[in-house]
Amino acid sequence: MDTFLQVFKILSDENRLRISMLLYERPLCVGELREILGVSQPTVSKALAKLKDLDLVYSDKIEQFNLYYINKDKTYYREILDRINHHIKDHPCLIRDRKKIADFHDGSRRFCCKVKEKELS
Amino acid sequence: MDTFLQVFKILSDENRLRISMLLYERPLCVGELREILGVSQPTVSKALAKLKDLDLVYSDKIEQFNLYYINKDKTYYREILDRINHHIKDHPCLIRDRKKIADFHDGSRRFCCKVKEKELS
DNA sequence: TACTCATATAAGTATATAGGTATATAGTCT
DNA sequence: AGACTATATACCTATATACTTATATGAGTA
Repeated sequence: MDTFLQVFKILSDENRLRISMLLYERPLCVGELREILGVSQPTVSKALAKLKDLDLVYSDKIEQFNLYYINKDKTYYREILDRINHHIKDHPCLIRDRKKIADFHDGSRRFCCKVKEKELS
Repeated sequence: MDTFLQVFKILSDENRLRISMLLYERPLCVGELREILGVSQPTVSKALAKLKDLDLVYSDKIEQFNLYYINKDKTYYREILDRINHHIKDHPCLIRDRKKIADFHDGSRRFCCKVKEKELS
């Protein structure tokens, strides 16, 4: 039962839920998540660390970036994200987050963190 | 999005998750839930109060008992409980809880709280 | 070597939450 | 009225959690 409890606890935090749904769409690096969520970098890192602790996401260093991926093998987690995705239209905030991904990604360069610390007020 | 966050927060507590799954099976009163979960009466009452606050359950006074029911109209909640139910075999604790319902219910008397405070150590 | 970037982590603080004990309420029975 | 039952709630305490700021790490670069 702990499995469910842990997944629910993870997803009961707004940042972790939004990150989960973003990674459900595609892999992203810390800086991109920070920009999309509009929160501090440590907040993103800690959210990711908790997700990683439970093995719900994994990361891979690409160039200078830590790219994070959803672990699709985690059945309960994936099923719940599927459910949310199914209702995504009811949740404008999640839709907006997804739209922001496009600001970072174009066809040629699939991932990269273009946002410098100073450019964020 | 708050909808999901609230449901996840509710379900990230063991007592509330077990209560949810028990009520998913059938209506139960506070004393029965207390006996099945093996926790104090205020703990059950408070868990139920939170579920009720979010309108995930409702209650009805039958004789001297407050019988609690799942609110099946709450789509997200019900869908998630459906998912858990689908995986119930992986969660012996929830199976055990369900078995205990039988100790309280027989064909003739569908609900009643037979457990007195003193009979619990 | 010094600097910058991307990220992680530590320390401190403030808030949220859960559980316990005691009490309140409301109904029933004697 | 007094006692008992079922349940709710208030209050207290301990623990968990999140956020902020500061610092650490590690890779790449001037």
